[in-house]
Amino acid sequence: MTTIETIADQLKLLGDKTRLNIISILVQQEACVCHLVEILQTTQPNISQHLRKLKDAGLVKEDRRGQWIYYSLQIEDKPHIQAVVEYLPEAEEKVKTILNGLPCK
Amino acid sequence: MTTIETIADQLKLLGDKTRLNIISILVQQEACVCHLVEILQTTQPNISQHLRKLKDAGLVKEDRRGQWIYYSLQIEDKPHIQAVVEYLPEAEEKVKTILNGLPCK
DNA sequence: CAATAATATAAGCAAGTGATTATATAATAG
DNA sequence: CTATTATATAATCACTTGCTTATATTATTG
Repeated sequence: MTTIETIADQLKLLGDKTRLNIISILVQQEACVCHLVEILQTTQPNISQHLRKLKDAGLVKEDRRGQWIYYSLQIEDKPHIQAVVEYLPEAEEKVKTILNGLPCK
Repeated sequence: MTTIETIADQLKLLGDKTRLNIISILVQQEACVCHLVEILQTTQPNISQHLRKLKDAGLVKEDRRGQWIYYSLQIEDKPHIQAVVEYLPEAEEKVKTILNGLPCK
């Protein structure tokens, strides 16, 4: 069973613009830290720390591929999160452009 | 249009156990402050202040009836909030018992 | 091995948050 | 008008949060 308190804790994670942006990007496709830094125009540690919170809560999973760690959503078992995600505005074109470019440098 | 930032701000409001509990109660039926204090076992100013935040964000509306102010949800125009609400665990029996009792003292 | 790139972790700090206590306002009852 | 009940507001405080800067770790390349 999922308690109100657990749900509140997960929603609290979505209640931050940086994390919600990360999620709106990961809805489209997986991405690694350097991509997210580019798209969201912030620092690498900032993104890393937000990703850690999302990972600790089980909302994202990571997949290391050599030097890069790709993050993706893991919300199949979280209907109240899925419900929110459905109504997020689409992440912009910029996302695809950057994501389709070469890994980072 | 609703921006990611606006949605994040609304989700932030749901990301607190007291407020999410309030919402889960108001899904069932309207309630006044004294009811919520009873059900959630906290202080009157605490409930009042959470209700104010919810009201400022347009998530609840108030309806004064004499001495009492009844609060109810106002989320018809907020699909991402509705989506969350659908997946909240039902508020307990206790709620109905107290809500069906006489107004507060 | 050394240099570089991607990511993680740690420390510090300013700003925000949730709760409590005390007080004010508003409506009703007598 | 006075007392009481319901609610709101204000002040305070411990705690949390998001971001930055600095440093560590891990993998790749030559």
